[in-house]
Amino acid sequence: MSLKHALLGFLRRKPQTGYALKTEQFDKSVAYFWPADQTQIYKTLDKMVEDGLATSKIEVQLDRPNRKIYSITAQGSRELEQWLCEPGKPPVDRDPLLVQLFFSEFIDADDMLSVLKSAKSEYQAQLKQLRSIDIAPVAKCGEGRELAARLTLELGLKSKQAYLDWLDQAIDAISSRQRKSKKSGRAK
Amino acid sequence: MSLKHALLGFLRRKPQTGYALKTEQFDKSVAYFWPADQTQIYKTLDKMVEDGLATSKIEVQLDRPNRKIYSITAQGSRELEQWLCEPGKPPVDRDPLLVQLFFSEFIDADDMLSVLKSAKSEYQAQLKQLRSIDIAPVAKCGEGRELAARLTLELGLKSKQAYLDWLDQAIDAISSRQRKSKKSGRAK
DNA sequence: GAGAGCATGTAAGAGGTTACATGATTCC
DNA sequence: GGAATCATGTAACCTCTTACATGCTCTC
Repeated sequence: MSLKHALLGFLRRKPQTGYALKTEQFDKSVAYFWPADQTQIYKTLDKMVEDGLATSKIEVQLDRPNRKIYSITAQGSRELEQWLCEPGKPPVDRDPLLVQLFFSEFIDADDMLSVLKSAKSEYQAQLKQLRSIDIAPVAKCGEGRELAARLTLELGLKSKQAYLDWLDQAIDAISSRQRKSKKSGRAK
Repeated sequence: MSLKHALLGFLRRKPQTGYALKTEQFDKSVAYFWPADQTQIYKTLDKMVEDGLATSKIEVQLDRPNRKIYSITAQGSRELEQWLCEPGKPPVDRDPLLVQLFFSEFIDADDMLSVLKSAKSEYQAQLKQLRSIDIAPVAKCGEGRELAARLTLELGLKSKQAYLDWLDQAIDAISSRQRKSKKSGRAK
């Protein structure tokens, strides 16, 4: 239930609407490690009010749709702080590409290679996008909040890079094996 | 829908029961990148039969519970092969630890550090377990199937290692910042 | 006698995604 | 005139997890 806690975190910084949480907070800062759907944000906020972790106040606007401003409650703050201190299990991440590779015996090496290459360009694009995020390097970070944000980015960079390195290794291994089998088999 | 495709892959290798798929296949080979729940395996197999991707035959056993042996159909094979060739988007992986770090401004640095250290020992344990898996290194792999299995393992090793490196970086950065602020602030 | 192995299943829920709806205003 | 912004929501669906049930056999 980390969406709930991320919402609590943002609300702890300042009271906001669901819309602002989506467009100004999630999409602009944590999207690369915790993307959040609009529908789900609204649903979760509702539930949080129900559970006493937040309150909402309707602000009437004349030229625009009314909005609900959510604030964190004392109980919400306690819940957040407690969760932040809780150690947890690493998430499992299921990667369809690995399933494809694992069963690549059933397709041509060329087909597998092109799937891997397509993944490579995807990851390259994602890495590029992460690199374009502008946060000072770890050594030059100001307050703790900036350092924390930088460190989360740092993991993104490292893990995309590791994935790309691996893709190269896989592409190499499969294409060199393919060359060998072409030589030993009858010429095609 | 990779569970479906993983099941098709295993059934393509040989007809099997749901129980065997769970205990002999998933738990023993792909668990570290695609763990699968027993309940979900049975449900998915049902659906696959409904969709014409597999068939099941009941084998009556006297001293043990009867079993259903699933086989892949021609349509299932086509579906598998087609999926294997399809490029896909990298999965999003949501990591609660990053959310905790991102909002660590609301807790003591010591608490954050102990969460990170606990994650470190978790990842170390997982890495150790991956290292204990016995598949020949890439250069010495025999058939394509073995190479593919090795490569999936290779990614596991690399990404756990990258995560551990990052954890060290984060622990360093936060504890050195903490030392600094202790010096500049009043002694505690 | 207790527990593990074999083998299949039901029921309920958590978390996330997709598609769609509303209705005013502002910008090109 | 058409698209984007603001702002909230409903309904249906998919994937995965948790808890529980059954009942026989074999081993300690």
